[in-house]
This record gives sequence, structure tokens and C-alpha cells, in this order.
Amino acid sequence: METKEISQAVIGRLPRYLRYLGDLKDEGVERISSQELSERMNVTASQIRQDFNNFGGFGQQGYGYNVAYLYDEISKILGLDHKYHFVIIGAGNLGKALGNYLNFERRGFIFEGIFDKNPDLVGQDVRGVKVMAIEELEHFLKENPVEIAVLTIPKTSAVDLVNVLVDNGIQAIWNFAHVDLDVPEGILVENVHLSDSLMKLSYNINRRKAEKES
Amino acid sequence: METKEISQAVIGRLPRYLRYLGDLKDEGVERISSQELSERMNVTASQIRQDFNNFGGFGQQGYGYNVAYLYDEISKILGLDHKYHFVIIGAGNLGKALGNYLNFERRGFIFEGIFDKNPDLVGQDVRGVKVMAIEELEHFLKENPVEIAVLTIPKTSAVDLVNVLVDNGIQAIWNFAHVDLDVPEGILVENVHLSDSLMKLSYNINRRKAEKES
DNA sequence: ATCACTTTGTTAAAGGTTTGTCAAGTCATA
DNA sequence: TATGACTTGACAAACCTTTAACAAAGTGAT
Repeated sequence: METKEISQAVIGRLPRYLRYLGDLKDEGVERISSQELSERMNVTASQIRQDFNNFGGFGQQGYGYNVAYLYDEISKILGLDHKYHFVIIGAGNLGKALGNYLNFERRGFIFEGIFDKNPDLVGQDVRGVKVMAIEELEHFLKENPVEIAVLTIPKTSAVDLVNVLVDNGIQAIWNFAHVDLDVPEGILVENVHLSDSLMKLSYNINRRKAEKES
Repeated sequence: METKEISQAVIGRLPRYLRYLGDLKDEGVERISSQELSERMNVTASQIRQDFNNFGGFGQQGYGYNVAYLYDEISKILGLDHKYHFVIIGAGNLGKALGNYLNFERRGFIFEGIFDKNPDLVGQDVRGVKVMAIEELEHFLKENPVEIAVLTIPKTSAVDLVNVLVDNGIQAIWNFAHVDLDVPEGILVENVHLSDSLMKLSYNINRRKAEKES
């Protein structure tokens, strides 16, 4: 009942903590202080303590944090102790890349199906799953429990598809289409706008160049 | 000479403005007020005015902003009036997906080469460019002007490769490997950590579920 | 059991970002 | 040309995030 609303700034840092803690576990490190972790990660120790404290104190004075325990706790916070089922819409190279990415499976994200409207792609194999025609999507969603849809299709198709998805039980959309999706209240969207990321890079290249010249 | 350091929060929003302005241009809209744009984009009008003002006033009282002019100005700020040359390291599905993405070309990002260490992939065609062996990379970079390297390879290979890249003139790295790269001062890195993005989604699915149950 | 040392959790201050407000400039119309 | 409606740019206030500082609690050597 104690929902004190963690900021997305904090949530956004958790996966990185998890990555470093995983590395530490692999190295056989059992405990770590915020100070030591801060040096590895290039952030302030204060921020680390503050972040972890949002969830109520995983450490111990004079000792620091237990790596394995902290790793497990952050995993739970991120919901990685659950299983999620996802389908990919769009079997181009990007869709295939995501279907083939084994690390998602390790984190509990289970690849259930992949769809495309191009008949030439239908029947192709992506990690043991056959590409299905987009017409089969609705039926498939009704028959199989799927929480997440991954959209790797052009923007117009993406917008048209949203209703089919939410009407058939999809709760969250991982959106690679270059458009802001308009979804009903309660449906989650996480955008990955690759060209936005590339433009940020281009801005910074340019700015650095301008600085040098001045 | 007047470098008043724009915050990355603002820069991060510019690509989205550009997207909406492009749509407006396509719709034939000539001018728009911050109020109207804010309704379309679901942000405050105040933020829009503040953001644009970082670069010194593109609008006019009583009129609003000229869509085409604003579009061009933001393009310039993002450095999209320049050409950049990039190579992709890693010719798996993700590397191929990025090589095939025509929109990058439209924005001035020119696909020059793609490399892989897997001999089975060498010689394959990605949008008219043949996959080269990773051993050829160094020579290629010395012969061709390339500013950006796109890394779509596993993390250990990525870390090992950084020195080769920066020693041969690469200025910026668009990093899809799941690791924080340690680069010399002055080299830019833009990370795209897909699994981090997926974990954020998983956190939010979970949180929403917890809220419903309470 | 004590003591010097370590390190957290917490609070407060500093720094940044976003939003609200309004004077001043522009447009459209009579 | 005068007027009313509109809209920006600028400033201030509100809000949020990060950093600094330190008391309290635990560790570990003797």
C-alpha cells in the first residue's frame, strides 16, 4: 500500500546497476561499498545510496552492500522475476534481430510469435518460430497469452495496428516505429526511436567541432 | 563565440519537434503557435517556447512560428545539414537492419562499409555494400574518411575494438553493445541499450499490476 | 569489551528543469 | 488609423534531481 512513486530517472538507472552488479558477481566480489561502486560506474556515491534507498535500504553501515542480494532485489524491482510473453510485428532485419536475441529469454521475456504482411517472409524461421501472416495475428493473440507487442514496422502500419493489439489483450508496446502511438489509458508504450538517438549524436559531433573552431 | 551550453534535456527533445514539424510541412501547414503545437505534442506551450528560445527566438509575437523556417533551423542545430560517413561493425541482423535503413541516408548519414569476423557473412550484400572481414577494417578506415562507427557486436569484442577505431580517426561511436565503452577524451559515445529499455517496460508493467491489486 | 575505522541512511543545500504569468510586439479588421 | 485578439520572449515561481554532510550503526583488530 506504500506507493511513494519512484521517479523514472531512478528507474532508468537500475538496469545499469544490475549490469555492474552482474559483472561483480561474475568476478566473485561478495560485497561493495557505494564509494567503490561509484568509482567503477562514474557516478557519485551519494546518488547510489539515494537510489537504493528509494526501495528501503539494502545495505549495512560499516559493511556496504551484499552484491548477490542487491542484484536479486533490483531484479525483483524491475520485475525480472516474472515471465512475459511477446510477439514481434514486422519480420524485417530488426524484427529478426530482436527475435534472435537470446538475452531477452534469460531475463524472462519469451518470444512467442512473429508476424509480417509480406508473403515472401511468411514461413521463414526465426529461432525456431515461423513467421506468420499478419492476418493470423488477431487469432493468435486470442489463443495465446501475450502481454507485450514489439513493433518493428513502418509508422503508418504501426498506428493502424494499435487497436487490434489492445483489443486482444496486449498490455505493453515496445515501439520501434518512428511515431508517437496513441494508446488507451493503461496501455504502456516504451519507445525506441533510433533516428532520434542518431540525431543526438550528430548534434554533439557538430557542437564539438564548433567548440574546437572557436 | 557565444556558447551558452544547451542542456541535453533540450537536445533530446529536438528530434521529436523535428518529426512533428515535418508532419506539419507535409500537411501544408505554414505557421503554428506554441499553444497549438503543445496540444498536438502533449507538452506545455511554455516548454516549447523555452526550448526554442535557447537558440534565440524563431518566432514572432502575434504570429507564432513559421513551420518551414523552424524545421530548417532545428535541422541545422542538430547538424543535419552536414554529411556523416559511417561503418557498421557486426553484420548480424541488427547490423543489417541499420545498414538497410534508408532514412539515415536522407538525414545525411552515409553508409560506407560493414564488417564482420564471421567468414560466412563476408561477401554478403547489404544495400549494395559487401560485408568485409574485420581484418580489413583498419585499412579501410585509413583509406576512407569515416566519422562514425556503429557497433552491433557482443560486448567483449566491442571493448577490444575501441582502440582500433579511435586510432584510425573515428570520432563518434553509436554503441549497441551492452557495455559502457571507455573511450579517450573527445570521442563521443551514444548508447542504445535495448535490454535497458525492455527492463524499464517490465518495471512499469509490474508497477501497474501492483497498483491495480492494491 | 573496547576503540578506531568504515559506511550507510537521512537530511539539507545546491543545482537544474519545467511551468505559470505578463509586458510588449504583431496581426486582422473596421 | 485605432482597436482587440493573439502570441512570443522573458522572468519568476514551483518543482524535481543531484550532491554534500553527518549522525548513527556496524565492523574488525586487539
